[in-house]
Amino acid sequence: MKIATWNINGIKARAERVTAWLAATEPTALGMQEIKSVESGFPREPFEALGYRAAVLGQKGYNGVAIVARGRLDEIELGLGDGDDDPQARLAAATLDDGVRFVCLYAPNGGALGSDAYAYKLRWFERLARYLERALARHPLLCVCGDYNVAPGDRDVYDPEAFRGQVLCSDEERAAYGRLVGLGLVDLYRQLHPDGVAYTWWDYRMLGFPKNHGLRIDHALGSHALAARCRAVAVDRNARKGKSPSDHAPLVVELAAG
DNA sequence: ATGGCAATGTTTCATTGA
Repeated sequence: MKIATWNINGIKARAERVTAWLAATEPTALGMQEIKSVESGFPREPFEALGYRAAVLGQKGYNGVAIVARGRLDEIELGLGDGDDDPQARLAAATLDDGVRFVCLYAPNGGALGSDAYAYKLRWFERLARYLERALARHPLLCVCGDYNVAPGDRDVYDPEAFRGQVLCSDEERAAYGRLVGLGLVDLYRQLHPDGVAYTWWDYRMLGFPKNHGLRIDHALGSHALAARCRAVAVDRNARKGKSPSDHAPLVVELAAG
């Protein structure tokens, strides 16, 4: 089974491109980030026409996540559910076929170091860590996918010296990401490609994509039991090409049957 | 072929992204 994650940068602008990609790729599930729409604005029909149902946590204009899946889409959970009255829509989870628990997340960008947005980002990662502790205890086959807005290592950055200490690459952000891994999660791409370079985001400006000036900030983490089933992980760079792409490319995970 | 910001709402500019 294939599971994918993709920051689509606006469902209104990207619905046609995303549904065409689904029809061609046929994953069991896709987690989308930055739908930038309220739930009622999510175009369910073109997804349903392809056999996908949707779980949507929307927000007007910003953020917003959705999971679309064929087969099971059960035990839907929207938000971190920790009692915080955070209005930002950044996480959805559901149980898929084979009992795979799928978490779709959009971590905060963080703005500039030292800003309120940066403090919020670090707090959000701590809340996420507590959420994932609970999820790991309940779901042996956990797959946590999304836009983490952290490049974990220098090999995940096209110009490590230029980005050193900057947002997405700072020591604090990398430590926050490392604490998630420390809970018992495996970076599924890195597991299979220890020295690989597979960026998931390229700046729209300054010929970012043609020059491959990218960052690996979208990740698929898995519990150890899920990681043992992982057969392939790849970035679909073709989805970044052509007319009006998202600035992110999808990450596709292939799992062996249970 | 992969091309020099883009999406959305607050809308003819501001905000946010990374």
